[in-house]
Amino acid sequence: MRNLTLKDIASALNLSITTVSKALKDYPDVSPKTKAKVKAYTKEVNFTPNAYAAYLRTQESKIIGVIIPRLNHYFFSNVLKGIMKAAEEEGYMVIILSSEESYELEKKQVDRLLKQNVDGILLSIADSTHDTSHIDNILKQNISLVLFDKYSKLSQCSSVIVNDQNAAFTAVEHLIKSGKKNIAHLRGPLLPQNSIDRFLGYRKALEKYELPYKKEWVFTCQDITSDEGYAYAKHILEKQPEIDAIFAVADMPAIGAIKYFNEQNVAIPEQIAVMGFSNWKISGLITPALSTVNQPGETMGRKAFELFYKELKLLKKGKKVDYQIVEIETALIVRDST
Amino acid sequence: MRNLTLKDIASALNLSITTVSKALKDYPDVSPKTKAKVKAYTKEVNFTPNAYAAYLRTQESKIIGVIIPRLNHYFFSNVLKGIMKAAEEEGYMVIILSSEESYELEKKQVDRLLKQNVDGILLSIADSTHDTSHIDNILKQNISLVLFDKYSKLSQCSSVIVNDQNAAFTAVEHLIKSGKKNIAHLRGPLLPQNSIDRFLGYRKALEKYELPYKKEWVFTCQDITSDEGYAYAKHILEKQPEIDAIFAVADMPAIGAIKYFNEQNVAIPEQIAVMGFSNWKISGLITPALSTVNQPGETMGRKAFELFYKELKLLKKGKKVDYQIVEIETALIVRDST
DNA sequence: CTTGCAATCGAAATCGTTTTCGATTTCGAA
DNA sequence: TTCGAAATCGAAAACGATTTCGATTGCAAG
Repeated sequence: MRNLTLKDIASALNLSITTVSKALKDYPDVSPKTKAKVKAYTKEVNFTPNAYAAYLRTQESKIIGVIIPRLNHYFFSNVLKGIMKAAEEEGYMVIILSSEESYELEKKQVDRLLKQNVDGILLSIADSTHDTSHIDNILKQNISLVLFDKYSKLSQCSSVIVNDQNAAFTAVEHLIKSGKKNIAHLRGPLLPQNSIDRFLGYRKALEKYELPYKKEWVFTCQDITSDEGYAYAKHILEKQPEIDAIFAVADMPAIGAIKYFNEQNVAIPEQIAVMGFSNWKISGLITPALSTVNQPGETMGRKAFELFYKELKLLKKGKKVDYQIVEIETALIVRDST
Repeated sequence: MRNLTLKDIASALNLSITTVSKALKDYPDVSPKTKAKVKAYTKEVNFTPNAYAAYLRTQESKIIGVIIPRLNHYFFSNVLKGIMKAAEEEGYMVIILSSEESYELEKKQVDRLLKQNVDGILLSIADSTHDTSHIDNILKQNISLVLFDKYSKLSQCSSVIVNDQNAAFTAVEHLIKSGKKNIAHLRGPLLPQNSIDRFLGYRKALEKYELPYKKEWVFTCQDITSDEGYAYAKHILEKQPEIDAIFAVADMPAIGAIKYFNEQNVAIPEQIAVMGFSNWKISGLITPALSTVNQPGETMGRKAFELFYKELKLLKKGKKVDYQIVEIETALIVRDST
């Protein structure tokens, strides 16, 4: 059972291939009558033009590529949801690839997408990515590119981000206002912009409220896992008991810390408060429920697709596209851990 | 900057398009010398044949479609990971679509994939899917189809599943052996096979150990959320305090129940034990850590792709493919909630 | 009854591969 | 030297759409 083609439709209706094609695309030089006839028939037999053949002429694949650093990650799953919903509305398919936080793999995945001739690429940079030449290559090929969440200040392209510095500032400020004075920070790896920004927000809050910044109160989570949070919590309780609050770069380390404190019957937030970042589903379900910063993934995903789509339309018209950076609002979510 | 084509390569090397194409595909009728020359050059300029043009001749898109019921779902994310890794190894791209547990949307997504001319479809059926004619349509088009996790006993196609009934039996048996006698079940919706099977496993365990089965101890989670678990826990504590253990169809309701019991200072597992199903990441991080059944998503995903790939190769050779059902091993994971 | 113009339609080229099949070359054997 | 088989190569026809541009038709105005 072969798929129908324009030829089949044409001969069934005693028309030429050309006319059928034009009727379906609402060309002005085909009469309303035949248009109606063609449309009725194609709907009846559930025909749509072959996407690959169409690509060959139009050079439009109606497919976009998305590269995320991790697959089973609540936040990125939400971003994907936003992207895919928006893409579906415009008739786009999306191919998802994962860089597994690896710079090498990220380069390879970009290459795969370019070879697939996707119409655009949405990308969230891996933690280990230290140069952006592969990203600039995308732009050179005149393919529209949108970065989301983990972006690069160096690349001349559109991005959808949150204001990590402000969000972190607000989170730490909340800890300070609730009376905490010795606030530790479980930070992320050194390269990614948002891990840097959250750290800077932490420092700014300390500065503003004239609290001391101590290097030994900052711990680096290389992989941003609950295990790291658990281990640092143990270290803090045993070696640095003066610490009375923790601001974690993400929910996972915060949850790991809480798990350890629960095991040791440490009172949260009385003895030590814990603040996360991202508002994963799970953070509201643990005991005590985790205070955190809401990072609206689905909105970010939708916005990222919309930026791509806008750029594509400009590109098609041959107009100059200038990139923009969209900031999505975050919100402090206070629960029981602070 | 246009992409390179066979024509460009051919004229650069003073060969015909044909020869270049054949050299790249290791046809026997091109000399080793020219093969080497072509391969060296194409590697140098990083050329690969245009995928869409190739499709037009070969009718192979090297793309598969995956439909899952939910996007931000730990288990399905893991399955996706397995699928995508395996696909990448064979040079396949994967297009992911979500049915959002809706029968109508599932039908539509199947249609989209067929229109995209994917080489195969991997599908996990939505909870609300009550008939499988859209699935049988896939098979009629001679496209290989593999169901995973949520499958249908009616469809004549390959599937990758776990033995839900046995797994549930083992889980409930463990509750019984730890001394619990009044075991409630938070079951899933009525249609999906695995929700049925887990319920049957629950009943079988009760039967074997001669414990009473009571209809009023079975609660249906329509959406399998933590909220439902929370609400049923409240109901149980207030109205049916004789219940001393809960076996939930999935981790989420179990976690919701634990959250409520924690708030009410109910002793887990002494006063009431809680058992989940699936072994989501989070289940090991809450307090008390949740006992559950491990359901290896990544393995299932990889296996599903491998089944598809095997079928595809048979189809290409024109051989008859007969479908098979692969069962993946589960494991009981005992933590602190039982 | 022309003529001109607008309204419709179609032939054919094109996109970049793959693959069949025929053409050419090579080369050893007679 | 000649012949034929084996080894290499290329021309050309698909694949299924899109789109340019030329052909046809209908119709109103002169």
